[in-house]
Amino acid sequence: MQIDKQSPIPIYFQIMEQLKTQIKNGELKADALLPSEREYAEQFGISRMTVRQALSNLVNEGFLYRQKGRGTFVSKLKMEQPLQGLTSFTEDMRSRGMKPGSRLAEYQLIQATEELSSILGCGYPATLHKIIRVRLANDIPMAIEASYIPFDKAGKLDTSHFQSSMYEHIEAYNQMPISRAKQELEPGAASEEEAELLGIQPGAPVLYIKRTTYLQDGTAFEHVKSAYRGDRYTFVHYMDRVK
Amino acid sequence: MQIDKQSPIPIYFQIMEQLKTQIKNGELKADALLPSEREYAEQFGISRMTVRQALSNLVNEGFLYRQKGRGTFVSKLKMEQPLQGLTSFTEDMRSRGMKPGSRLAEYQLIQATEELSSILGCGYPATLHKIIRVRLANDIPMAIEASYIPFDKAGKLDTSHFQSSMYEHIEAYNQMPISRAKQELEPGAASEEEAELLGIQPGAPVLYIKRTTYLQDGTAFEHVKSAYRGDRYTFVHYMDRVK
DNA sequence: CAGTGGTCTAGACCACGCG
DNA sequence: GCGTGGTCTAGACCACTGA
Repeated sequence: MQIDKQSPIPIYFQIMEQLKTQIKNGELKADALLPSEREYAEQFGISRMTVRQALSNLVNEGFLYRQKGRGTFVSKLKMEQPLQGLTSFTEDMRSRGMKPGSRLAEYQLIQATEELSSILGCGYPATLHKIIRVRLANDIPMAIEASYIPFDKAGKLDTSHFQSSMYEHIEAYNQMPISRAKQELEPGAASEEEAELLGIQPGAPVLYIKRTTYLQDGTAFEHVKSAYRGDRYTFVHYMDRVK
Repeated sequence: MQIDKQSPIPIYFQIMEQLKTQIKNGELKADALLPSEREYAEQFGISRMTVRQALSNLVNEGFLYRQKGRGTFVSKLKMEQPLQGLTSFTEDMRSRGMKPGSRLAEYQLIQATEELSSILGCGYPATLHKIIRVRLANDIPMAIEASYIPFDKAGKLDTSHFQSSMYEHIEAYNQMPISRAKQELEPGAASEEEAELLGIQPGAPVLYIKRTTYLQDGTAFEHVKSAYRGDRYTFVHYMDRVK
């Protein structure tokens, strides 16, 4: 393990990456005691505070844990990479080893309803993109998705945007990263129309998911209502204790 | 706003608490520009690094956001306090303004099945507590819950534990905080037995939730399988982008 | 240009765990 | 008593923003 002090990449970041790699490789085993912060500092010829910045971030991300007076240890992170954390449908399916796809069912510009403008915190009336897509996994319908995006958060959209990463476009357009989303999940039974689009029996279990996604300043930029088929989809996520 | 340098409470923590209060009160409005880190440091007569520790934590928790070269701002956290973050059924219901309750349906010590010992990462064979409860909200059945807890993570349990906070007991018994949980959610249709216990029609929508909860060192200490009635329960959560 | 956050230094004292 | 992480200091240079 070594660092490059001349590199433009911050030192604490170099340390984080190397430790993460060693943990995933198994070079650093669960419950292993790491060298102390002072040892790392001396070994790399850097300040202890810089070492702490690296280790603290890894503690926050769940790779390490600390015990006062004892030391810093490696967590058993049996649970596979929490690479979740606000993913798009595309990313979600890829992480499940499936080929994501999409079929545009409807696109138009609409005036926000009162409900939508309240959820999105945009003016009323406001113009929204309305995008309805059938989402595919390995070419089989997995979900129906209706997205509403304020025009002033995305600008003009065309079919090319619906294929590529919408989230990257949004981040670039607003010059601000996406920070978090609120989701509501509810079980239901497929309506005639949903059953038709999803290729399942009417009345079969479906999972309704409503999502509102926010930029770093707390502004909402999309609201999505979707229906996932229950026979093929399980929603998986991780939660942290307190804050 | 002021701090007490003599207090045993860390300075960065005092600053965090006061800023959070001001944000919740509305004294600090959304998008407001905070004083710079150097101003705070001078005002309080402390080091800039200490101010940074306070502000960085608040950024991680979503109260503030920073922009290079511009300053630190208050987030619009319209979405009510993400006081979720790994809650027990009891905490969950209280936050929804409902009176939580519980009816013990079954309790025994069992030998771990292969599936459970693999999920829990405990030896095989191992002794587990098996606890089945009907969970009530305002005295109406809301969910059926089957918990499996390794004996060596909880010691002996009796009915008093089933009433009070199990999580506090676990944290004390293991001398280590709970850190996170993995959950899997799936829609379904109520079986005859589930319908009976929940007081709904067979075939009505239910939400199946499987949870595995971990201590800070990454050890699993409980696995819970539950079935929530779909007509009264919506699962709400927040997700952060990347890591 | 001056001001901001991002990174980093080389120290310091404390409370805690353990032998 | 000694080593650990937790907190804190008083500086420093950088890249970035905006006037």
